[in-house]
Amino acid sequence: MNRNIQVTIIEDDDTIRNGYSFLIGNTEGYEVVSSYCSYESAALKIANDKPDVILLDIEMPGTNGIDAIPKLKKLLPHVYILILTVYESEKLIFEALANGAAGYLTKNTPSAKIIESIKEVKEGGGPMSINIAKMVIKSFQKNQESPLSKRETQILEQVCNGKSRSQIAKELFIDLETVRSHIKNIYVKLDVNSRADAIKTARENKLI
Amino acid sequence: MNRNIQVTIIEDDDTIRNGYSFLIGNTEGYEVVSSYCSYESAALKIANDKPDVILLDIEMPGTNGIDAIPKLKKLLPHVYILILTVYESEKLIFEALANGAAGYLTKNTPSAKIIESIKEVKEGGGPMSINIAKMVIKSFQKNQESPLSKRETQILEQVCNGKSRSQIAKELFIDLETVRSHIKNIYVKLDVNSRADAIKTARENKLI
DNA sequence: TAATTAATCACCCCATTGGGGTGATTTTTT
DNA sequence: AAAAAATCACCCCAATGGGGTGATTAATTA
Repeated sequence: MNRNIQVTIIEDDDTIRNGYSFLIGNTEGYEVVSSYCSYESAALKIANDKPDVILLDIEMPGTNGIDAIPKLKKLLPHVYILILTVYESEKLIFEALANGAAGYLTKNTPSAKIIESIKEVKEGGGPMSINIAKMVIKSFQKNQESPLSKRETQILEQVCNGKSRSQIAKELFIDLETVRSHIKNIYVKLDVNSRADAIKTARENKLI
Repeated sequence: MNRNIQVTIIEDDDTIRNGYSFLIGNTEGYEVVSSYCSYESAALKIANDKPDVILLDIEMPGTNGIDAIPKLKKLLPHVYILILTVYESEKLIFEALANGAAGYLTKNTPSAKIIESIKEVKEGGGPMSINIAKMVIKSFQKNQESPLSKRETQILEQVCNGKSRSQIAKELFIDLETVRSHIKNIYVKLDVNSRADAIKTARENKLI
């Protein structure tokens, strides 16, 4: 039979931490093995708690949640970390995910969804709040009204891959001079005059 | 008061299409305004149907779902497109999202989740199946055991941004020769000997 | 404490590149 | 018929990139 999902909570606000603790502790199949108010206090003992899932806040005194992720992963390589925070800034979300968070929920998330998400991460899923999912999906989307032509976009992509003019020419079966010409036109359209700036503008406007 | 959510289905399999049509048509607050078995047949009339949401399959005769997305968006700039498919390949998912899909569900998704997701996209959300969310989140995650040092990673990031050695040197307040040296070490560690290959390897191994 | 690893800087060489001009021809799309 | 996209050409020249070899000083780990 399945044993309870072991959960640790790291959250500096007492009220919130106790709230989650109560919610999870009183749900069939779940168990709160420990809860801490900071990364520092958790670091000392969490290796013994051996939780399956950590609910982690971002804003905390001492080490913040983002920086705590890799450290916690080092202490518990197989743990799943679920971020539970009020922050919805793109930067924080992507940093958290890049650092190894398995999911990202905002604090307005209904209890049922939190409980479900804990189970979901434990099973290898990647739960997100609706608004987070929206931002994440948006981050993939290309700008639909690019000023660049198809060929120019194609070449800009290669530039972003670090290819030299001659490498691009070979790959697209066109002359070196043609690549040159396209890049010049790209520069004019994007109002830049270097590869680095072209790449930056391309990324900012999601042209690639 | 709210009017029904107007849905169009584009799906080549008759059974599946009729199934969705029945499911959605019989749900309070939802309405199937039209359903087509291909992009081509939809293209002729969909502008008049004015759906809020399109459920779109990927594998279809003629124009496939991925390529249909931008075309549909051109016909109906404000429509939300929800991909509903059996495919779970990373490439397809990211292409679909890049092309402007608002959400991505796999066909094993329970009816209730499909219904909920239609509402969610209409409200600007980005619904995903659990397995898709997992892949999407994974795509953000950096490799935790990179062979590169912190400084090297930092420099590789700049290289990926198209910066020249001297630009990197300026930004990091170090000598040009130091940048050179770091890049040489990066090349050795990644077993490459050009910027383009370094970037490729870095991306493939999620070192950046 | 000893041994690595990381981070910093230096100078050799030289073919290639990148960016700035200016201009032209041929498809494709509108 | 007009406009936009894609192709190629040749001028100039400083800067860049990659290969070698080697050294000094932290910082980290064994």
